[in-house]
Amino acid sequence: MYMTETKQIIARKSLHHELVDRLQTLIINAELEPGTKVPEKALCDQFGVSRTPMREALKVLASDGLVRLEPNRGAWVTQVTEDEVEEVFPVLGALEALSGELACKNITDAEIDDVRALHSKMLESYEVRDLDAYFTINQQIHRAILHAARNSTLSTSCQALSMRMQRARYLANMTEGRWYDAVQEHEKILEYLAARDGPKLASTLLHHMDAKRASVVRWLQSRKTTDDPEQ
Amino acid sequence: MYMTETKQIIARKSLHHELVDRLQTLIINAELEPGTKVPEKALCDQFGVSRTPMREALKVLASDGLVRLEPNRGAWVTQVTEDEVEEVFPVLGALEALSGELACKNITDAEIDDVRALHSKMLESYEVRDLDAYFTINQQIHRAILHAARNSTLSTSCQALSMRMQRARYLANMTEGRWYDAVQEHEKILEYLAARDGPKLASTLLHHMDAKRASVVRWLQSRKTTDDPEQ
DNA sequence: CAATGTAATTTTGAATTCATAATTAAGTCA
DNA sequence: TGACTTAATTATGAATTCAAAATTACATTG
Repeated sequence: MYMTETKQIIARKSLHHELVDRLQTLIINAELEPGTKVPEKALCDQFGVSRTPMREALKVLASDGLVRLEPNRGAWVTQVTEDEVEEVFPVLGALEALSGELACKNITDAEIDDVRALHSKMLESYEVRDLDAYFTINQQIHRAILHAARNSTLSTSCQALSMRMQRARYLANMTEGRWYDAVQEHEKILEYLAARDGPKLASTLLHHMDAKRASVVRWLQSRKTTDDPEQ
Repeated sequence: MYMTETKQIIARKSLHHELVDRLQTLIINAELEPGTKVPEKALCDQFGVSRTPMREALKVLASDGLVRLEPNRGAWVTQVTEDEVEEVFPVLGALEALSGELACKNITDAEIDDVRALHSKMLESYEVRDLDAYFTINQQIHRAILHAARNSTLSTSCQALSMRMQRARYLANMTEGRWYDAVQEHEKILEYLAARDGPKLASTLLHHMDAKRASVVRWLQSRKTTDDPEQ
């Protein structure tokens, strides 16, 4: 009856875990706006759950830095501030650099082909300026490298930090120039990965992250001067 | 009535946050044994709280990897396995290396003096073979460097991972030889920090972590063959 | 007596309830 | 009117309750 495999799939995660995922998505897609209060009751209604699992989820998100809990005042969606960006990207850079080194040691030929395929798809998205698709595939590439590093602790840490930056990265519509540079960097990433050149891949990824940092910071600064400073 | 100041002190963080701290301590000190079930009810009784905040705390600890939640089966204290150690220390190494580089850029002369003082105290603990004190001061030094790095994201990440390794590190009673080497490494750490030589401090910290990793792994392996393999 | 099935008990996950703190609205008085 | 109180409302934190799942204890059968 082919039950052996389904067992794993059927065992659904608990409600609070499901909620953590859903809320993460809402926050990343900025459907819950940064700086605003998390509407606990409304979300409970929306998902049809009671406050208990919702509050459990909020506590987990708070420890991940996606929301901030103020005693007796509820949960607030954290802002992506310039200071935070300047903090998180260097850490992410160090971790991605490590992932590059480890990936070069452990990646299989088949996995390199997978990344190559993703890279081609990403180039296509770039050609037609489909930012949405570009971001998605970009993420898949980084995740594939992370997977090849064979270190789940590293993966978890990276993805938690990525998550915090993602909304900023997504919102920070890349300029034409930055986008071109990013594509060039990815060419090198693929090249060094295929050559299994750990040190060069590491330093390329480090530089890649630093360029992303600078790009996001520039966007935040332009926004600061342009936008009305409410909130 | 001098209430103004006590207010702050009395006004403790929320219950679940307090519980996260308490449970972390219990787990690090192995008062909650690795591999065993977290006795939810007993802990609620012990701390005089209901299950709600206790369960919130357990969810946070689970996302930090200190406990594992099994749906409908409760929370279990995670084991420090050899695989996990081989995973976590490289990540910790990369992060500490970064903290060293950043610390060299930002540390003040006064802070270097503080580290120097801690270092002396640590040497005294080593002379009299007071492992308990040695570990405590050792941690304070690493924390001081982290603080000098001026990156709270980095601090949080480092400390979360450190926490997971700490019980292993503490239990892994160092051999005389390893202890001597560790002290030598710390001499270098102080030297490069005082000289504000980022790259050298980074690579020393990286090596320091790798040596710790090897030491803990050796202990886990010896334990595996010595101990009865129950659980 | 081992193996399987069934009932009793305990534990878990989540909803509900309740006391308290914070916010908003209404009222008071200069 | 406008600042300051005070009352009403709402939201939060945590205890309690309740249904469902898992575990244990027990019984039955081969």
